Amino acid sequence: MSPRTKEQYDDIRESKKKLILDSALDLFANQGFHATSISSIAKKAKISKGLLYNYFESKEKLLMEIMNSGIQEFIDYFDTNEDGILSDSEFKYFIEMSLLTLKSRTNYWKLYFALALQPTVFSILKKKYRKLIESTLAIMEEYFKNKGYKNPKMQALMFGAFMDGISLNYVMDPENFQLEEIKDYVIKSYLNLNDDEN
Amino acid sequence: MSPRTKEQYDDIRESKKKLILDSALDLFANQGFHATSISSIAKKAKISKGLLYNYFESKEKLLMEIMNSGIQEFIDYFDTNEDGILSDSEFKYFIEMSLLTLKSRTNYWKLYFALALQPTVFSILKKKYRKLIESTLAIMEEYFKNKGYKNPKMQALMFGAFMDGISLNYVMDPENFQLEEIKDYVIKSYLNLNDDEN
Amino acid sequence: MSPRTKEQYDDIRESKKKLILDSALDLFANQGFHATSISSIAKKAKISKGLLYNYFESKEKLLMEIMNSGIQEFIDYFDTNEDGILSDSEFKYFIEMSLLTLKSRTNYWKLYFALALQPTVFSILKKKYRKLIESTLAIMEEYFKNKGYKNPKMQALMFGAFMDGISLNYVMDPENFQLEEIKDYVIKSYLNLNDDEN
Amino acid sequence: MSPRTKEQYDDIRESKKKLILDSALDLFANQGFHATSISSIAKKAKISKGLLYNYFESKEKLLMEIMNSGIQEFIDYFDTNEDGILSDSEFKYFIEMSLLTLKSRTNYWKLYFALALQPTVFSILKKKYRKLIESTLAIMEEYFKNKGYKNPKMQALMFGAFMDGISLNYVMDPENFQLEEIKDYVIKSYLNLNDDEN
DNA sequence: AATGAATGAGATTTCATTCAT
DNA sequence: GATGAATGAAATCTCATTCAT
Repeated sequence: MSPRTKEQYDDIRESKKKLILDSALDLFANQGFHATSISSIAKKAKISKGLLYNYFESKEKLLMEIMNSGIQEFIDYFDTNEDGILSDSEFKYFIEMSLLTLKSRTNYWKLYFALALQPTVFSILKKKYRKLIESTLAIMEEYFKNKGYKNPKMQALMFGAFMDGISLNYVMDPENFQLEEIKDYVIKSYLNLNDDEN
Repeated sequence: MSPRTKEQYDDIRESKKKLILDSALDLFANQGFHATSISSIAKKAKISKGLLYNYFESKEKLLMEIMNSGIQEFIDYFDTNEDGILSDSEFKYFIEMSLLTLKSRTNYWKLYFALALQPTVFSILKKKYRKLIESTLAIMEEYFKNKGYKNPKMQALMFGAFMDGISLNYVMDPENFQLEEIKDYVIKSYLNLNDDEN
Repeated sequence: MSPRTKEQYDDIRESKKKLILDSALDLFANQGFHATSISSIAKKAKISKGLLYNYFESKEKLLMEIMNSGIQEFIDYFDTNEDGILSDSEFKYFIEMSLLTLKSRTNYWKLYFALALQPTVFSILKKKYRKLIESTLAIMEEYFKNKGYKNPKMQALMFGAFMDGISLNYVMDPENFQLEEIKDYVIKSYLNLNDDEN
Repeated sequence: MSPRTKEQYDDIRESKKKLILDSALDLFANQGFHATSISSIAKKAKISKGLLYNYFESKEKLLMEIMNSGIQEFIDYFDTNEDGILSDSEFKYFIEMSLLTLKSRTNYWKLYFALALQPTVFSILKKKYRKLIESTLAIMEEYFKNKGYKNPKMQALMFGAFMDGISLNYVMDPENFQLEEIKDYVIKSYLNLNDDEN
């Protein structure tokens, strides 16, 4: 057989890297970053400890890559509204996508909340998230303002808190927290309010 | 000279124990349980490492005492509604006290959320909290039912999620999250509802 | 470069493990289990403390492996008499081998006696040894019975005590306790009894 | 009430000291010297740790006092034969007393054997014991010589080993090792010898 | 004489990281 | 690219001893 091409090698590298990222995310999310050892990640990914360091230069860097790739995915989802103005259907889409990503990337969000609670660990990531959160809040504020709310800033803040609370409850016990039903509840609560339940 | 009396020893023990519990809570809450070393707790409490083990038999037991004393305090606050029926003013009182304890015991709640996200650590505490959460949810459900909501169970769940979200946002950044204003918003949202809309 | 083969790794592990076992046995036997630190074992084996835990999960498990491998060796030696009947030459062989193993595995027997004196530590090992001791005593009893002794059970017990006493004296001071001479004495005492006299 | 007299104080001191010695002996014998903590001794003696240091300046010194008082008792028992010549009845008495002290001071002998196996700990005590052992062996040798044995030195050594073996077996499992019967066996073996054989 | 809080040295153990192969 | 033996720093925990009262 002929030796592998550059592309094949890259494919292997890429898929192995993903394997490590996924293994680490699962463990970090469910046991905590500090309680997860490099050994256990390597074991879960069925590779040697040494190889892991071939892909990530430290445990912290590994965490950073996990978090960065996660936030990027999130940004990509919501990148559509670059004008900063939210229509009702875009607002609905935002809610739907938020709850969808919660379901498809539960471990990521679990880890996100755990890290967000620990300033020491989080400080490095904070900048990136803060920007995202602030811009999201601003868009929401604008949305509520256009809807005629008296205090759109507070309204946006509380909407954010509400979504966070739902997210938190979901990641803490995904089995017993029915997202479908909740999605309907949230959309109904926010979109049909002034229509009098349509 | 004669030795200290039993009372004197009890006083020493009690105050030193509290000192350790407070130091540990602060560090656990802000750095995470696993990221906090016994050394750092001892340093913060200005005692030797050895002495800590005179008061707590292990780091885990220390954590358990912190969490147990915290939950007890919470239970004591809300023990008033033993009939299980909430009047409007009691509901208001519940909201007020919840946000008050959030302010006075921020570190405790910060630690609570961090632990709740890690099944491995939390499993031991889970039983106690589950009971509390379930009974609170049941009372809320009854309250919303009496208010004439169509889906009181969902309403209670969402109220819980909302309060969790507020709590989470507050403990993550107490300085920039104005609880007073939020308290008014929450009370208004829930208690004036039937005036404006269902 | 390619990694070592499985065989190479196995070789490394086996020889390093033996090195640690030997170092530990020497120290445990001569200073006592509790008085021997992991540090001193590592130093003697010229490895780091950490590596020791790559081979044995705890100090206690290390002790167990030492004791288990020792008893296995002993069982292997005396496994020949599975029919449970001892001829004179087999009895002689038993004595010879007992004293031989005493010489070749002095530290093991030293440690054995020290542990046997401490119920707390010994309890885990007890089961294995008890079985061995009881079956040996039973074979001896049968042997003495066939020799026509009035109280073969007591005779076997006393023979056992005698051998223990010799072993104890030898391990306590191997230099000044001449096993060769003693071997002749024991064999003569037990095997020539009814030939020479009475 | 009048203050206690000097004698009363001395009595109290003496009995408390004995209490500590007994507690320590029990623990040292059954768990080992290093595995026994000062705390556990104090707890067993129902005194405070501090008070223990009022009586013994260190854990090692406490051990020394235990061993010294034990050996003294032993010397006192066998002090009768100062001429160095043993009659048959004195030899019999020696056996009887040895087994008696084994029964009444089991823990002491248990500890003695455990220590004797550990040169590091034993070296300090060794001198005293060596003298006793050597003089006893010499007397025995003389006894066997007078009895007409060809190799009285070896005979004495083997008698010593035999007694050690019995002692060892007894202290390891006092319940299941019937000293009375054994005493008869030993006395019969050694004192009736010249009737039957040799 | 008596207490037990307090210390500090040292024990066992863990684990991120390196390195020879 | 891949292995896992090896290290060393730091973590948790223990305990003989001291000391203020």
